[in-house]
Amino acid sequence: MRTVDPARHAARRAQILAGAAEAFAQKGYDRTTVKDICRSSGVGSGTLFHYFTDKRAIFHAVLEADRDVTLADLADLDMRDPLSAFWHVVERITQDLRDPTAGALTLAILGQLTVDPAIGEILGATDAYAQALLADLITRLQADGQADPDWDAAHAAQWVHSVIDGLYLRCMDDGFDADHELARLRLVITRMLDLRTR
Amino acid sequence: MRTVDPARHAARRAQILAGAAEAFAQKGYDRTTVKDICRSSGVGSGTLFHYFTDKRAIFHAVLEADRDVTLADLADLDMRDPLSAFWHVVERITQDLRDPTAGALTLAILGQLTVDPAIGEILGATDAYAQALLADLITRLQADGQADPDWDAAHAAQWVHSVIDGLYLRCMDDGFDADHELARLRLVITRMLDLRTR
DNA sequence: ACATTACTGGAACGCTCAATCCAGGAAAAG
DNA sequence: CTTTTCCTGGATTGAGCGTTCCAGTAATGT
Repeated sequence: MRTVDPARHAARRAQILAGAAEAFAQKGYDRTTVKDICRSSGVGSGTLFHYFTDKRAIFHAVLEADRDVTLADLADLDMRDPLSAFWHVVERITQDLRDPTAGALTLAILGQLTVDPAIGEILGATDAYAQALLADLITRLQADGQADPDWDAAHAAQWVHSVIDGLYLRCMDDGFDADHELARLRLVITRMLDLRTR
Repeated sequence: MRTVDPARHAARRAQILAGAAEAFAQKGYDRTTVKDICRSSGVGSGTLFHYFTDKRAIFHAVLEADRDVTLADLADLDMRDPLSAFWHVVERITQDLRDPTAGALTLAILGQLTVDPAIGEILGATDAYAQALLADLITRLQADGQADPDWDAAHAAQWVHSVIDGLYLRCMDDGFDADHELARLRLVITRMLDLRTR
């Protein structure tokens, strides 16, 4: 009898997912072939379908891996000071802007979102959590007189997200300077919500 | 000898493009089949390939048609008052947010943008023009003391675009209220650029 | 050492799709 | 009315794709 080595299994899986993420980022979901994924992850198609049921499952697994790490990051945040917590959440959400492939992957995801409802559910988990976090923090900032009280907090959180999404669309442009644009983002959000230290 | 009737030709072409736009908006570029386009425009594939060389050419033609009408709209704008002209440009760019299929089409375009450079060139024409227009208007507003002078005008124009793009990503969400969000957009831009009537 | 079973890459299959082909119909010109 | 060319829809084709199959290999337990 031979047992499966979980570490070995997980490593192979991760190897495939890393290659797949790169491939999907380059061409988008539809245009990356299974052959592409095999090439960029260095395995044969037999191996690939030994670890995943089909191409969609690979894509989902890529998203789920990202979701898990993001959720874990957001979960252990110091929430005591609302203003610094707010900026930490923003920082976390915008982190991928510094990675050129991440932006391209975002686009690939968006393209599939309209045709594959399962993707919406995977992303929904992270989005809903981050949104709720932001809304809560904005409410606290408003109560402290550190943010414009006229915004509905949930709506304001949505707008923060929306502005960030706009940046994600631009992050693959030539000459996109992530650090510079992130600094501008802070200014834009500060003015949008009329944030101020008390 | 038989001559070709230009009006007849143009009408057929437009009919196909209208159907194609609808089809592409529903499923994105890759997932809409030529058969889909035939069905939604009511022609056979023979007809289709009589008017267009291939599927890509149809997509390009859809974009070009939109570009032409947008450019024409922007060209005859009253530029005398910079502030009202500025809002007119914004209004024009955001016009499609009220049309649910337009948002979906935008997504389809974005998905292809990374793999088909020709699309970038078609969109670039409109974008560059609108961008230049906005940058010019912002410069004039700054000179008049009606906008934050610390922004680089071109950069500010880019951010206006970026925020609007973020909105385009949200416009297909359930419960998206275009009029309400457009009102918010005006507030956000006003604060972002610190716009004020003198 | 041996048996068992997980793992592996690549050949093969079946299906879908973009694009071509074709044969009949319609519209202009003489 | 005839001729010529355009126009048309659907059958057909050929390529490319996701997936399965298979034969060989390597790792584990006894």
